[in-house]
Amino acid sequence: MDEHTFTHNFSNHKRTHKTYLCYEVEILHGDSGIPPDEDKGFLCNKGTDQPGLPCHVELYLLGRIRSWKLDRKLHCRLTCFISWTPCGTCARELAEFLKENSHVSLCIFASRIYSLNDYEAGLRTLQEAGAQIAIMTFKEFRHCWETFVDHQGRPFQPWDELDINSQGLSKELQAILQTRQN
DNA sequence: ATTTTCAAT
Repeated sequence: MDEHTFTHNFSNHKRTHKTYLCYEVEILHGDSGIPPDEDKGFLCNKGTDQPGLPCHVELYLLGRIRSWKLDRKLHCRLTCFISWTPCGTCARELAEFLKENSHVSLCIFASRIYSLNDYEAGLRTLQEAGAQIAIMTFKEFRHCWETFVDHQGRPFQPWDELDINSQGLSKELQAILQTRQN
């Protein structure tokens, strides 16, 4: 991923019309069976500006995971860094996947909270399915920069308000996740 | 082209 794509899409004070997702796969014990170049990578949604039906990035991620044909006997830990939290529909899709694939655990760090429609219930459903959901902090932004960005040796430069935005969004997410479902 | 959260206007 180039520097501008990362900075533009992951800055936590912007509202972009694209969603990027960086992922890392870790197989605990044994040979993964994952092609070596697919243990980490990034994806982007397909919007209405591209041919074909639009598709949220989470569905591409599920497609990619399924293509790996993971060994159900081995535990797989998947960590995602995503510029927007999943929408309600995608959150339920991910939750369903986790229920059907108990050998996969999912940890999501999001830059911003996508807050349209039934996003709150969706995030709670995803959490109840076992996913860890948190807001990206400086540590995660720097990790993504170092891991996924073609940074040409340049260190991660935080933008203004990174920390304060992250803290505010974390409180907001905590409030959502701690609300009891009815 | 602008703005309006995985675009919509």
